[in-house]
Amino acid sequence: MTTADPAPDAPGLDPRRVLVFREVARAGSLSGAARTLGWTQPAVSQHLARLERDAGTALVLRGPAGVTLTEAGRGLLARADAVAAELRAAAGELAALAEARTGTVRLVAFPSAAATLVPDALAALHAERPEVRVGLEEAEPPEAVAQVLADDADLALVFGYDGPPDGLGPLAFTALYDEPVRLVVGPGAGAVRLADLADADWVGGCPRCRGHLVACCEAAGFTPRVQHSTDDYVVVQNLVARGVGVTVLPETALRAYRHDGVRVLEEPALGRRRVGLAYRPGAETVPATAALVAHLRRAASTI
Amino acid sequence: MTTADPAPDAPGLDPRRVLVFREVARAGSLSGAARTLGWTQPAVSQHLARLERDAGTALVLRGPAGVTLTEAGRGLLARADAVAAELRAAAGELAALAEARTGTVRLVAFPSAAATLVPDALAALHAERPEVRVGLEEAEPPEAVAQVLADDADLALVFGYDGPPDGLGPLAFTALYDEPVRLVVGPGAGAVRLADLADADWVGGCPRCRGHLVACCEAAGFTPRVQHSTDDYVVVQNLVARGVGVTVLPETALRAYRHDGVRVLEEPALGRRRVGLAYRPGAETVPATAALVAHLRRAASTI
DNA sequence: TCGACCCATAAGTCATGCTTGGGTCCATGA
DNA sequence: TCATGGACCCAAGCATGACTTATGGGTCGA
Repeated sequence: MTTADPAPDAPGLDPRRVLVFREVARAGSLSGAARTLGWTQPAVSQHLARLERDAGTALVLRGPAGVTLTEAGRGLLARADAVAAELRAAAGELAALAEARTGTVRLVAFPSAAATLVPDALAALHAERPEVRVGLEEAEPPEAVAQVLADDADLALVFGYDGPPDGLGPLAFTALYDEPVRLVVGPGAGAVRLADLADADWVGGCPRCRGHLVACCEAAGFTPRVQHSTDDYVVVQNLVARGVGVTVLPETALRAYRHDGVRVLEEPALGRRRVGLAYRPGAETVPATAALVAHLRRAASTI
Repeated sequence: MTTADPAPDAPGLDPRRVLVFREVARAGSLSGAARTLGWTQPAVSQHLARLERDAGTALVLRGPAGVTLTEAGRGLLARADAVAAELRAAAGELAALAEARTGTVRLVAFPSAAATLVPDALAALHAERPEVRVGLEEAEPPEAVAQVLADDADLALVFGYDGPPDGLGPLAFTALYDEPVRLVVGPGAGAVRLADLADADWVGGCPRCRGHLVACCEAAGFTPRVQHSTDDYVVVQNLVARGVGVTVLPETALRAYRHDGVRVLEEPALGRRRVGLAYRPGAETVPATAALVAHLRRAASTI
């Protein structure tokens, strides 16, 4: 239910004029207000005259030594002060955000990225800008992208195989790094090529990783038997080291943790994994977000 | 101690643009905001672009289906809503004052005027505009004028002899009525002219009334012996009726109360008393004040 | 592939807003 | 007493700013 405007033809008060009136009230004269505004006196006079015309009543009484407020003017001054306070507060908040002195970035990252890259970046960001807060959540790339699309997150740290992930929709993507995918086998295995592992048992990762594995194997002429699945690259290596199966892992996972009992083999047929950030176009210009992106990029370059 | 501006070159947010941004946020798109504002889409786009330039950060992220707010935009929206609420409230208050639906008039009146004129006017005003409040104080003309000059009152009901009162300074004066001053004597007196009362005892009124009496008597060739003084025209007539002395009273005082035991004589030498209103120039345009003035004038015309 | 919707940019025109240069009224001081 | 200065208003000129039209890019859905 919308309340009907009491005056349908009301032009609504021009907020700029209201602030000019506030200066007049504070200075006690039109000339004084003009001086503080850096204007000439007639300019203030015209603004005030039109404001009074819009208001329908006098706001000040002109005297030889300046002006005094009417009842309407006293009431409006209180409102004008509130308006000025809000604008001042808004300007302060915006300045803090613009300088990235403060702000909150909602980051969604895939689980294993949270292992090294994200902690490094967050630590550096916090050291540089202690007031910037980062909300971190873990989600696989498809869910992470969905969260950004739904405006539940600002930044998604995602990966794709041999290129950016798909399903980005209108989101922008910027790569952080690109890494090879390795073949990881047990100590007793003699095979060194993917095609030799048609009869092996496989340990898969997340659904998309498994999909990529299956695609690579089929390109090599067989369909892998995936017996176990886990995201955890420590668990995976323990399984492989004990001969339960073989697997594939990206380079960074192996650099974060390397089990002594596995062999890591180069296998170009497994392609490369591209890790990067997905975000709504323009979000990279938000200062706090830009700061986090910069630190993520720096952390990625040291991997 | 003034706090230094955090950004000395800050242009300060243009409040009009802030309200435009608010419409964008509420509509969810620039085009939608343009429609509700009755503008074209580029107009809104330019306003928002400049506001973002002034703010130093993006406020919305442009998407193919509209815009979504950034953190800065969400913060600014809250402030903008507060600004809009203040402006709306101010407009409502001003409208009520402009229509004289409400308002407060501070009236200072000389004591005997409060007897008939002021009550009549206040009753009529209250019947017509029950929300308009009148603060009534009693004071003799010089004090009443001083109160208006000091902005402690809006309207002074004052009188002067043979013209407006003096000491008005920059105040405006408008006459309400003009009345003769009568000679009031006891029942036994045979004299009918002022000059015959050189040896009588006199009852005086307020200081200025006494001054006028003395001036008239001196013009008639004698200095009156003023033995008693009271403002109250009932008391005065009682004193005169009992032969304590003679006095002068304005016509309205005699119409408000007439003691049977006094004789009232016309005496042109006593001049006339002019009753009117003193006010700061422009104050008569304030709607509530204008309404009171109109009712005072109407009440005066029926005297 | 087309059309509908979103947005940005460029250029033009018109209105607004500020300035300059008058003028009046009051107060103050020589 | 008159002159000065400070307050305000009014009228006119002019430049800035704001809104318009016109155009182009982009995404989504039919």
